[in-house]
Amino acid sequence: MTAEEIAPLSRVERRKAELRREIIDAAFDCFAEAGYHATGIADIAARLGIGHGTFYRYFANKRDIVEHVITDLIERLVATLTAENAPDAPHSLEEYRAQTVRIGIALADVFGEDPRVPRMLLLEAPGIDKEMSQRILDFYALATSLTAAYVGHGVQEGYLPEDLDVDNTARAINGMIMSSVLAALHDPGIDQHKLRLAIQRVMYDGIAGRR
Amino acid sequence: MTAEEIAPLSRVERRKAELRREIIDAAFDCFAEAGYHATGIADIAARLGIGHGTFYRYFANKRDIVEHVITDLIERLVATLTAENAPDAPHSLEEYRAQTVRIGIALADVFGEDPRVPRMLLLEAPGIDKEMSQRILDFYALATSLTAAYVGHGVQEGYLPEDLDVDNTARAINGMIMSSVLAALHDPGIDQHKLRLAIQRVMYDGIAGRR
Amino acid sequence: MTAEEIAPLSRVERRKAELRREIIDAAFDCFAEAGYHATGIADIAARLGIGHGTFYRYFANKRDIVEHVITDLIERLVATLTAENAPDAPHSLEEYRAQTVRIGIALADVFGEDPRVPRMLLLEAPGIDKEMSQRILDFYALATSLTAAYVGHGVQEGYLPEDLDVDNTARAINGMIMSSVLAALHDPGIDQHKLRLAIQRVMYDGIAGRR
Amino acid sequence: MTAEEIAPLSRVERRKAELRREIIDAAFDCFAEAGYHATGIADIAARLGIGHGTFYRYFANKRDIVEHVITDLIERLVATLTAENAPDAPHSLEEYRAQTVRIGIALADVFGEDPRVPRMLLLEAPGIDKEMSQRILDFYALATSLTAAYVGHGVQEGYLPEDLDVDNTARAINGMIMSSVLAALHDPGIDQHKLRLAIQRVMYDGIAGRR
DNA sequence: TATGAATGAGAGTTCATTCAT
DNA sequence: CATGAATGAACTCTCATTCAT
Repeated sequence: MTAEEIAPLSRVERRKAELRREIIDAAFDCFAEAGYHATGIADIAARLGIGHGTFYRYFANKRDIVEHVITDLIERLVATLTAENAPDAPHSLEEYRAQTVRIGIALADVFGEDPRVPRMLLLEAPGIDKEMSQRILDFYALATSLTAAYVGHGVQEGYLPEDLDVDNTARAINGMIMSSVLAALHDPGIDQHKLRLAIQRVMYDGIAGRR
Repeated sequence: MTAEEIAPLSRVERRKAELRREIIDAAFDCFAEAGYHATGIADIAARLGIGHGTFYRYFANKRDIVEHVITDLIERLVATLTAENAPDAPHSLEEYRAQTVRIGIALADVFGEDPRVPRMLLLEAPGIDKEMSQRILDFYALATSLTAAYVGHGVQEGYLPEDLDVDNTARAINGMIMSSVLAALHDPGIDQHKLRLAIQRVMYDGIAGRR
Repeated sequence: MTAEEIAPLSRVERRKAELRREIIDAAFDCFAEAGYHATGIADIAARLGIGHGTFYRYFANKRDIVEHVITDLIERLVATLTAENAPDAPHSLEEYRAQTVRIGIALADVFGEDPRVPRMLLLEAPGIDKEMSQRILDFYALATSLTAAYVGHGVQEGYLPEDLDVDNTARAINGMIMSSVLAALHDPGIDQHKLRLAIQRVMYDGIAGRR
Repeated sequence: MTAEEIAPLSRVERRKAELRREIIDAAFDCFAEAGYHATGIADIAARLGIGHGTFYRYFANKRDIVEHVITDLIERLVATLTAENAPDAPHSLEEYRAQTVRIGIALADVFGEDPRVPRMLLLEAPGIDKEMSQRILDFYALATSLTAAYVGHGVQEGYLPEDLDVDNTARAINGMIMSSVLAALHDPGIDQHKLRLAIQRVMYDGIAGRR
């Protein structure tokens, strides 16, 4: 744990880490655009202009790279969901509402900026193999627990009903978000703002409430 | 629409239709259990004890059979969603609510009885290729329009607010249902009843409402 | 065990068995001529004018075919060594000598007729991998035990000294035979008859014996 | 043959020669243990802790190194066979016998001390390629001529029969030695002394002689 | 001089599809 | 009409060799 260990990487090491990063990105591009099974290692290498043997210096095999692509995606998403949005920050329903709006916008940014992200995660990844589909289901579960932390906090603080079914309510909320993501995939021109408003309304008033 | 077309099928024709049916079912079994790409035509044929050359007398190629498997699934689901649940049946919020409960139970039956159905539709199919993932997105859109018909009817009848964003609210509702299906895939032992109650509560009261 | 089970193979079955045989032979040709590692599955298939995918309908992989090639060779050799030469046939040193001459000639036939046989067995096979080299060593051991049966019989019958080290003498005899095989590989024009006479002389008189 | 050529090597040159030697030894280790084809250049380099690019500064390619490994082995064996055992030394059958015993023991030392030596020479090398298998056969022939020199000397001195087939007798003798080497490879615990005695007995008395 | 990153020829293997029987 | 033998395109992965640093 000396300073040396944190010393800046050598030029060669930097180049290696950089290429590794580029391969992950190129693989993501290929998988998201053509699909995992339709993509050959040669396609990934060609996109970078490197020999396909080089690929195997950085990743053990095709399964390995997609693992990294997905891990990368999930980490970015989880970072987005948790960054500057601690579950225990809000202390009133209004603050809570404001936070859910912020999170919704952040999510829409991640998913909406590059539609290949949700395409990869929701459409492509689960069909790769049993293990990967389990990983995606686990990711759903993780998202549920993140959302449940927010909901649970609201119950503890008293601005959400104490008899609320925290976990399942979290599932319902996440389902609405996922639905909006899929809607955007199906119809990229959809009005995301209206979509978000509708979800907020169901969340806070129910379909029959207000007015 | 001549008399001939409705004429009873000959014994041979019946046998052919029957085998066609069996091949679709066997293919569904294989695809749902092992995955589309991991399943070979030989696997499907072997499951039926027929030669794999025979397969090609009934379906043009591997892509063709999965097309039929999915079409079949979607038709069954749409039938469940529409059967005895006309959007214009309910005339009060109470009747509407009762109907959503009925539909929810029916859906849970279809999806819950055989987890391979949602597995195939939500996890396996979208990763097959671009065209198929589009079909699945189209199916989501269709489900949205079905739900939107119910919601829209409620608005017209007056028991739902007239300023409700019908389509997006439908998307939110469907998202909650999808989420419950995925939750069941991740954790088969989950309490479906509690899940349904939580969704109903969000739907009708919002997360902060009632008590 | 009815007559039916022994019933002649159908035309298709015969053709399959025949092709299987041809693949083994072609593989033997390739391996013996070019070497195991220098031979590709495509080479074997090309030699038969079949698609290389066809190869895999008959053998699991490259290792599998060489296994069969070697098994085949060894079986043929063992058959030669044991056919019409029961170890307990001779009852005097003269009969015994006559029998060793017969066996020697038979061996020379098998090995000499097609030099690819010893080339495959002695030069090519041991270098394939550890398992195969063990198989070849096991074959040497088997040959030792076959020869030892002859020598042991001679001791029991009394025409060989009772204090003879049966196993090691058998090893010595086999070594001389192997040496003559290698000599023929190195110099195909070598006088096999003279070679056999010299071995017989060492066997029965020692290098210093008889005049 | 100028003074310069015999001049002591510089420190750098000595280091180079040393590393060259180490590479040969490491290659021998790898080839003998894992087999020629299963060994990569990287394995050899790794064993020495050098970069595998460095290998190519000392040897032209993979084939080149194995060539040197084998040359090295053969030279060591020939040195053993000829050292202090001039074919013209013995002048009676007893002296001759004593010498063959000495040579046998020396050979057993070389082969027995490190079983990788015979493994490399007899099992691994011939399967590398045509040229190498020819080299091994040539080595057998060389060994034959070495042994034949002894036998021939015995004939000339008169203590071996004048009508002895010198070359083929030499082949027979070498075959018995090779057999004992293979026996030790198959069964490392074998009693080498008994084996040597049995070979001596066949050599000098024949299988039927003495007692 | 030593290094190891990059390379791509080439190998084994799979499997959807065809078609003669 | 049913069959499964035959096929070869296509893919993943290895590793000897080169060469810029």
